[in-house]
Amino acid sequence: MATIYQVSELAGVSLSTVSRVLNNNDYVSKKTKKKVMEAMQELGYQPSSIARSLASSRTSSVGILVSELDGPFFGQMMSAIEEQLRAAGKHVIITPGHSDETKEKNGFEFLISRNCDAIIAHVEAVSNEYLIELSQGKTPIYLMSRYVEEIKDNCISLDNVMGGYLATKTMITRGHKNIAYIAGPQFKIDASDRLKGHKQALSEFGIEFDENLFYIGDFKETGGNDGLKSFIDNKISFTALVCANDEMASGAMKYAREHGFNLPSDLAIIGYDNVIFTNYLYPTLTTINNPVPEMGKMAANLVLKDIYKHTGITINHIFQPNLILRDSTPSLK
Amino acid sequence: MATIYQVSELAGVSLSTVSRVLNNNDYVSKKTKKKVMEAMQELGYQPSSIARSLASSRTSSVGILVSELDGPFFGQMMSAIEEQLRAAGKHVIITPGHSDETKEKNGFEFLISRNCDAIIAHVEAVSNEYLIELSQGKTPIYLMSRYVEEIKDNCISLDNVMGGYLATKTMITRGHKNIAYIAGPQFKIDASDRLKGHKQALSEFGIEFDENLFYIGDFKETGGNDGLKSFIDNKISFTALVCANDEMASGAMKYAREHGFNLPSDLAIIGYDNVIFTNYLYPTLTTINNPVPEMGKMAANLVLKDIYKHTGITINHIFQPNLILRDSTPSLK
DNA sequence: TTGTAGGCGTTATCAT
DNA sequence: ATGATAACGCCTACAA
Repeated sequence: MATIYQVSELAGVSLSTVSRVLNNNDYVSKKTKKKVMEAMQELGYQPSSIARSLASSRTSSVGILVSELDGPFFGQMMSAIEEQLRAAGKHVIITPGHSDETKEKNGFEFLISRNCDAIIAHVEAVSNEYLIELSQGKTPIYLMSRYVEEIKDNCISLDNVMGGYLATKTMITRGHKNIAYIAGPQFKIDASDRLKGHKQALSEFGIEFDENLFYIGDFKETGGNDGLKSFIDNKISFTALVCANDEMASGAMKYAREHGFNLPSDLAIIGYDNVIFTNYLYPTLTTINNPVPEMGKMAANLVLKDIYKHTGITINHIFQPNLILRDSTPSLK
Repeated sequence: MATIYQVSELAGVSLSTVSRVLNNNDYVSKKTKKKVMEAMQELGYQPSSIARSLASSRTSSVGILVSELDGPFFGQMMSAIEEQLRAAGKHVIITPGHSDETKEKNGFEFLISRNCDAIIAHVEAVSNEYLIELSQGKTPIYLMSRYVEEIKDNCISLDNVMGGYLATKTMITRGHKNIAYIAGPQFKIDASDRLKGHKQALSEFGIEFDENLFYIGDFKETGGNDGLKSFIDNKISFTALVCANDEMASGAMKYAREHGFNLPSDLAIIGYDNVIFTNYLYPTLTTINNPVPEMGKMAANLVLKDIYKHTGITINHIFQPNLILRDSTPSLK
């Protein structure tokens, strides 16, 4: 491996000059720059990222902390972040937090110990206080899908209220009035925001919120199953079902079919998140899509701007979901 | 940040001694070791991974090159590898190759330039020759789901012949004799191996391979669609359909339903890969599962053993797929 | 068992 | 615009 020193010898200049061309420093004459470049070429010189890191206390790496390495949501997110960052010559160190407080903290510590220049995190178990305190440290933290007032400039979040509104409005504009709603665990902000949007849509169209058509599920298939079951057992009548995520919608669909419903004609169903399998369900599931890749890209851009001082970058801190219309939501006959 | 130097001062020993306890060197008396540990504790000392790397030319990082950051297969794989490696204090640098020759090569170069101690790669576009040559370099390369004779000790692969055999045998043992087969692109080893297994099962049970019940698809939904269409258009009779992957099976299912088939009673279908949506299809799809997490873990173990000299690790280079029985494959009436 | 000194490949601060 | 030289934080012979 050729070093900067050998390059300097071959080019007949000093170490510092070589370093300068390496870092695009302006104070180098075109002539010398050319000489140096040629020498580098000839030696097949590759700068050592490690030595650079040691000398500059920059690692050109950004840590990514996601709940799971697996799964479409995180997959898309990592993919977008990595792509954007790599185009800028940075690399990503990825580690999972498994939605567990201890593991998320470990993840942060791990990435910090690796001297990442910044951390982009999607965490749900640690408290806001922890995150605020962490932000005082020397490694900058950026948050995905989470809004913390005190560090809002480092947050990229989704407008879940808008999404919830969109889902219910979709049913309303298709003629439905009796709309059941299966919510997610209300301690999760996403879930309560989506519910807020649901209520907003109802009130906008003069429909009263009915506790009997409301169930709090667990964001898993069982939640959709149990929710629908409870509505049916209580003999409540409704023609549409809004689920706060796709898993629950899938569970509800299975339950509905097993109990004599003909889908989608007997019951319109909408999900949320646009996870990949929604397109494989029968009927295909109408759902709300999050602009996950765009968010990932934006997070990367935010880091590029803040940390690596790239210019000409415009930041958008909040993203709007959109409707994906499929077969599961016919108009009321 | 405290340095090794300050620790040595506080503990009243030399730099090297501190370094020794850091690296679990045997030649340190218990007493001094204790003193040093306490000093570290008191200063909240954290070794700098970068300085260590520079001095030892080890980065404690292993590169992972996968086709996509997104997707269940790679998700599971990365997850398993990361978990195993992190437990050993190593970290992973992940980058995608997008199944494109240039991008895969870029990925390798990128990881090599990052001084990874080793690279675990799942690549499909680069040639065997390239991989063999790369293996001559100073960064050890390990291959997932790919077998290259010349560097077989660095390969972890799947027994696709066995999987193909299993799929078809499943149909045969359920009484089917007229079994259609939609294969994957035959230049892909996985695809041709699966086909080989299919033929093996047929011959084992005295069923002749019928060109009319054979179609080469593209591993995507359209392939299943087109394959089934061609069988039907040709008025061939068959009661079972084996697809070389789940996407094609899904495409075939949609086409079948749209053309008057009642599933699963009119046609038994089996897929391959056990991707997540198979469980959401209607009917749920019987398929062949790859032990992806196990493979990932094994790859990590292989690196731990070869590169980081961990002991007591047993390596298994080839993994067997298994059958996931669901609703899409009833017995022939 | 412990200490000394040189080196790993750059960056950064001064001079010049 | 260019060059010396001291960090950066640790490892590793070699010496003691």
